Amino acid sequence: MTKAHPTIAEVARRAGVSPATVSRVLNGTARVSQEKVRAVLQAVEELGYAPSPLAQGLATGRSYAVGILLSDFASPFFGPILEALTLELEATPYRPIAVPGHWSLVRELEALEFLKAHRVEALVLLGTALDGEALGELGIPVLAFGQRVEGPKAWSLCLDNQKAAYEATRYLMDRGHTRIVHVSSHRGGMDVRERLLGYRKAMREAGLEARVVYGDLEEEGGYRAAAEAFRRYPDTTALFAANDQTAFGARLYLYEQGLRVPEDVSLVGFDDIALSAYQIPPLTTVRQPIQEIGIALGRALRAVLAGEVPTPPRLELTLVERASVREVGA
Amino acid sequence: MTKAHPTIAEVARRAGVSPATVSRVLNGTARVSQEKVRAVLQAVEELGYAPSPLAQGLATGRSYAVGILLSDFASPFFGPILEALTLELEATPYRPIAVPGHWSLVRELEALEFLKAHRVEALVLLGTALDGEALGELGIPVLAFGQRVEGPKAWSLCLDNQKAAYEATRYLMDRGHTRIVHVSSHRGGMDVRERLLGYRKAMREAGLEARVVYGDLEEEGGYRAAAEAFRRYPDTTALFAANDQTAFGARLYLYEQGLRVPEDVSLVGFDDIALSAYQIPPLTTVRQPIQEIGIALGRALRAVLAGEVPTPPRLELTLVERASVREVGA
DNA sequence: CTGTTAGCGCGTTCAC
DNA sequence: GTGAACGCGCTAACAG
Repeated sequence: MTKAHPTIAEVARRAGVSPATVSRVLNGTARVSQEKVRAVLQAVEELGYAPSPLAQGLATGRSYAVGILLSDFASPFFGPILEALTLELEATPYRPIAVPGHWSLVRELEALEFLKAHRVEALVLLGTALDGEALGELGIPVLAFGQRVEGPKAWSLCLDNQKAAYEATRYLMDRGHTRIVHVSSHRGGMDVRERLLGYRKAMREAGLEARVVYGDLEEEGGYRAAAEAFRRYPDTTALFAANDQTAFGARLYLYEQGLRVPEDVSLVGFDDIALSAYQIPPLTTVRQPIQEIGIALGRALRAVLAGEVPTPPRLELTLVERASVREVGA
Repeated sequence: MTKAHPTIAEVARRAGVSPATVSRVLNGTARVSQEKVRAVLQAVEELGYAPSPLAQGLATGRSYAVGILLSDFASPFFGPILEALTLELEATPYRPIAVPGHWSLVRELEALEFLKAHRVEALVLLGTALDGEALGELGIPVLAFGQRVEGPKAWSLCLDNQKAAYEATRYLMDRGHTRIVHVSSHRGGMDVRERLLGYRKAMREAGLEARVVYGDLEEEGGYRAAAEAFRRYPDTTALFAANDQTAFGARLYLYEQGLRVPEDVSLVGFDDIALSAYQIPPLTTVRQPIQEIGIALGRALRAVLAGEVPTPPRLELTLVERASVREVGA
């Protein structure tokens, strides 16, 4: 077995040049004669040399690392965004370091410390609870999805959740529903609250009673919230969930109660995660363009790191009609 | 705004000691007088000093980083394992660097290069296609789930997929099913093939015809495979899918065809991902103890890094009966 | 074009 | 106990 990690000095010796020249060849920092280039390349090949990012980082002061702070690797919403973002970054010199905050502020702060220590050159926030205080003095660009960040080097990608929620609620009302429960959550960020606002606005405008229960943005909470909803409002005909996972949980509750979807109760979700199209019945939901979001974040990241101002992408939240809503007699 | 990253020298100056002493205090490398300890700690506090992992790594030759190579951040199976593993590592000095291989061998090899360059001290493989060749000369411990790795520092966590698949097939047969299709996949690793083997064995022993179609371990492939299954074997009464996502896809196909689950067709999955319990009807499936797997990998990682031999955890694949299988007249 | 020199920020000898 | 000096692997500035 060859030595684990040959150094630039060994390559230089083998190629009969100086370490600096090896560096120049590898980085294209300056012109080097044909023969030496060849010699270096050959030595690199033979030794299986790969420069140490650690040493490079130390020497240049650059890390080419970008930090990505997300709630949870297990999330069917943020996971795919992270996936798309990672893919988008692949063609760049930048490498993502993803750290989960596990839905806890202290963990998020720890994760932030970790990323800071690793000298990430930019930070992407995916649905965290971090606010300006912790981020203000960071000195690096901060991008965010689903939450607003402020500052000179800040950029956030926010879709109009309130409008989308308003329209989803209207969609139900247009199909004759009047007793509509919204399953919101205290967890989550601004976007969840905006959905609640959109729902309230639609209900208020229609002169209808707002019925709100709270889950935790996961299936289990959706189940419990649905139970509470029907305990408090037995005559409910439609459920509008703050996200799809919540809708799935509610769906199971309805199933267990013998309530059919959509015959007895209509159901609308939010996010359109991969599995929503495969629910029974396929879930009508507000689609967040997950892949496009990841790509947009990746592009914005590149722009910001190049010192440019990212152009805001045209991303819309749109209701995708599937089969979980039915028209009721008015 | 304070300077972005104070160095150990600045701390030393402020505390009126030498950099070496600061290092000693922070690492507990040697005894230091009370007062200097206090002075150093205070200076650290005031400056908000945090040692640079880069510099530390360079100086010590250690990175405290462990590489985690997984197929895809968006996977509802590997995502949660990664989450549990990350959580388990939190109390250790080691930090995970997760890199997706995007189901492609070249990408996996690139990812491997990346991790190698970053001097990870160990590697965890989560369902990759990497084989011994690429890993042999790595010189660091390699742990794997769902695939076998060889070598002195290798450790793999393999559950008995063949047995579990055998039993799942038997389970269907015990309920009167004889025309059982297995939806396998050419994608994926050894575990998927073992499930196929288990299915075949059960069918052969019962003198039944093996009916195998292939998906891609995701919903879409499951849908198409189910379509193919019923085209080729119209009288099929039960589907055993190689993983839950495949089962979801198949489920949608059945729904669209007006075939009820479980009244017309029984369905069994594999993995028991979070959403399986929330399917309609709740999916009967072979449970992989996802969280325990993540934890076991984390523990094994710690053991290996401490130079110990990990004790193989007692993890079993067990069929969880829910509501997607029914008894048919024999 | 190319080799030599000087750090990047830290841990670690080795003397004091 | 403690500080000065050296080296980790690499790039950048400076001479030639």
